[in-house]
Amino acid sequence: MAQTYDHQAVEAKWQAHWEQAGLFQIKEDSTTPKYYCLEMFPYPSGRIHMGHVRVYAIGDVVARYKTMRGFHVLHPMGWDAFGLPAENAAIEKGVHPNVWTQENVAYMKQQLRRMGLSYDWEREVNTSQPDYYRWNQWIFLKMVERDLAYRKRSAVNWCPSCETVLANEQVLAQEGTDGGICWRCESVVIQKELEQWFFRITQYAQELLDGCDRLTSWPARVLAMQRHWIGRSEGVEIDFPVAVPQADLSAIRIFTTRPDTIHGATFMSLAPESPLVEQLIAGRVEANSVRKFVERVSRLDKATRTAVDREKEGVFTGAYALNPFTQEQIPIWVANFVLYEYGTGAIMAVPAHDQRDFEFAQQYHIPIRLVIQNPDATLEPHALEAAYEQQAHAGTLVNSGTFSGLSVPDGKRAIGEHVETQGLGKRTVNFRLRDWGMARQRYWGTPIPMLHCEHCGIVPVPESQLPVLLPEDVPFTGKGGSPLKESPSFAKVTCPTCGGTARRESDTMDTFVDSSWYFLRYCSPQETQQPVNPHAAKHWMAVDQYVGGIEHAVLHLLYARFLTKVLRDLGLTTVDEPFVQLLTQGMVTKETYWCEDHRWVLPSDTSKEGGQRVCGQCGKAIVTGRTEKMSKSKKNIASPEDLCDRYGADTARVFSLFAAPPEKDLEWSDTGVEGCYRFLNRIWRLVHEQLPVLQEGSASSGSEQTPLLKDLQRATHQTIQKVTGDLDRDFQFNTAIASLMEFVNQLYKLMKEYPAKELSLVERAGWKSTLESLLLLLAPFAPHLTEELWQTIGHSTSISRQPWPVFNPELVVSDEWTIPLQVNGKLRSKISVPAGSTKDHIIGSAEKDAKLVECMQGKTPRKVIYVEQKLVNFVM
RNA sequence: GCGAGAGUGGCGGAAUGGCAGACGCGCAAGACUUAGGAUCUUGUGGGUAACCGUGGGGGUUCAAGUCCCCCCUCUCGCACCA
Repeated sequence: MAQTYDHQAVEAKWQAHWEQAGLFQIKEDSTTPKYYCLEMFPYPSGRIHMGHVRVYAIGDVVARYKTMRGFHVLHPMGWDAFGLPAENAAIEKGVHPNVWTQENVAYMKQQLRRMGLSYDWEREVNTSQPDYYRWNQWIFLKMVERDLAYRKRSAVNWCPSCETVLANEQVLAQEGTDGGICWRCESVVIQKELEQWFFRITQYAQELLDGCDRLTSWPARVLAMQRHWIGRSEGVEIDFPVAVPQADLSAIRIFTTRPDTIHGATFMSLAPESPLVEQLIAGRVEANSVRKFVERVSRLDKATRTAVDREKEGVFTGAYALNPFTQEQIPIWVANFVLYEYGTGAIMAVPAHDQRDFEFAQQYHIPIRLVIQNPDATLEPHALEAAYEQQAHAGTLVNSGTFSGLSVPDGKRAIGEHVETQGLGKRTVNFRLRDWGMARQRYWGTPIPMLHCEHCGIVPVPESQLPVLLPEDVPFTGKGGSPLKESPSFAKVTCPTCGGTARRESDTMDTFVDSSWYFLRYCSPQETQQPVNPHAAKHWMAVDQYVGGIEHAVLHLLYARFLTKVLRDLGLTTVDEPFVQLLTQGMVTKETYWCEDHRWVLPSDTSKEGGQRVCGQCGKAIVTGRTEKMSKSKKNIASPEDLCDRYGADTARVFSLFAAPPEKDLEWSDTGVEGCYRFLNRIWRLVHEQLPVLQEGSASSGSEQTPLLKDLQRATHQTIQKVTGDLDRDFQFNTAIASLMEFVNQLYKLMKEYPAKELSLVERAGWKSTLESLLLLLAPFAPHLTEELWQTIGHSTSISRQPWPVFNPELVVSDEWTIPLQVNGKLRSKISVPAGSTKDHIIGSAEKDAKLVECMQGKTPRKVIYVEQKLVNFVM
């Protein structure tokens, strides 16, 4: 018999077999419950990496497990195939993006096949193909009809390297750089004033926020990030009359969450971009200095300007407003920290109770007036060192006219009401969430189906003319904007309304649009009348388990929730939320090696000399660097292909599930992989060594019970209980596999203890059912090996279609209980008693235990604690 | 600063308030071998011991890694949002 199993031959055999049998093709079925298991689909970059191995291994175990538990499981796969790398490849290598993408898809598909994943490939989607992206266009037109897609001119994020606009969510904060950086290429993002297409996600802000409360099976931190990103705050908008009213400007509207502090508003601040600034300064002596300030501030990118530690700066406009509550004249300033996009772009400044206003007032010597007194420690109005911002404790309004004496919450309510009844403004809600700038000035994406007509303005492409295909005749130069502008066949069209000359919109859609509804397309991938067939969506939606990376906490996962609600309102689906349960898996990391002469080095370029790792080139000592996310530049990559060649897909799957709980980072370890390979080989040998035993068994030879049978049954049923529990409770794959390892270790012991020659027929049958259970429990994790061994022991149907084993609680318990004995909570001894012993019997036996007698030194315990089947504690 | 999470052997990691360290890696010894980096067996938190051990300090409890209070460190996310 071979020492190790031929994983290459076994895996290839079963992959071919499954495919031929169409084993994983799934149809709607009303006789069993449905389950929709989905992993985030990959971008076809060229090859799969260990992160893919991990996420798809997780999803596949879930899908296979649920299938064995009796669900009919939708488990599809596809390609997030639009995106910049394809266009960059075209510029660098002269390959058309479509060719490059399709080649990558073909290669990666073959790599995924090698992992033995149970996908229904009949449902494959590819977002870069017209049969998919035409529905992006269809959805866009519907959104235009409903005013959910619109154009506006505004300051937008611009990535100079990608040469395109980015949504706010796609600009990441970066330590060390002043500006935000592009989520894709990490270039510093700048601000540009442009007219752009937007999706009105803000219309759904409240619903997106409320939905978070119902997503109880999402990780708390993802929900926290979404809630924060949406950023709801309740407050009041109030008009502050301009002291000297102008024809076109009689009042300035502000937004505040602290109306209770309005009597302390001693000045106002406007955002530098606010058009009110020009109106206020026209003809004043201050005009020049204000314009200079505004120009200087707006030259800075937003991230720099709004860095929290940045000095508060401003300039006086020369104009005054009236505080509507005190009727005082207060100066109107322009301040660098006021954001034009948030609220009304203007604030009332209350230096005593807002730290920013406080710093600003100190710098420019503006009066600070205390209007909230701290009841616990009286504040001296002239000795404030910082703003008093506390709201939670019972602050009291002072210096606030008739409102003095109210608590902060009461003051908020009363002043809010007063504002409304007096017609000074209204109570309102503000969100931090901004509309989604979703146009990209690039080629490899969905063309936005709109036209610019000389006479009619912006005109939608009629639905009957969809899809608007991406033209082939475009040059990829890498210079000067979108290649679509350069395509003669694409740009010039006839206006469907007036028949005149029109220009096609040359922007394409953000690829996040593609991935915001692909999970719906999987329900009816062949549907030709609409993005998704509503009946199919009703059957399959929502996704019961979604698996993917945490990096999408506020990008993809927010956009997908938004678009699901839009499609719901279009009548295509009935669900409010697309993903019921979410698992965000951790990164795959690995040790790094650093040589002072050769920088980061590959592990294979090092050798070990007497316990010290040295550089293969220069022989100098290697410094073991941080364990980091696998990356080419750090040279700490492990290749899935090598892994499959050397150890097989089953080993890759088992290791990536065993080495860490799914949501935590997984540190790659070559020796750990070997450990998992050993484990699978032990199973292979176990089954083959017991094969002669299995062939002669007879289950029908009576109800005879032997010590071996009891041991086999107990081990089996305990393991079924443990593995099932671990999978049902939060997918604890690592402990599930650990208990399978324990099981195998026990079976090896029993195999040695009870030689094959001496086994009775019933015992042989016991071995058979034990090994069957082992294979069934392992099948979702190591599908190829278990399929092969399932056949070896005489089955002709696929193990992946067998029902999951059920444990019998009676067979889990053992004949004996081992009871730890404690004295004052410290372990002193252990005794064995027959299972089912009474409390009195156990305590009686414990009192006779030699070690315990010694510890008690003849004294009588004050108290004896007995925990059923668990322990006895003698309190002295 | 705000929010989320984490701190347990040499390492990855286990523990419904009830035997801390399951399982794996590594290491050590032995067996089988011409040989093994294959396989099998045994051992492996620290300490000679009494005992001590889950980031630190308090507390609740017969019993605390687990619950409560205070503090420290690290990771991630957001960051002048009025």
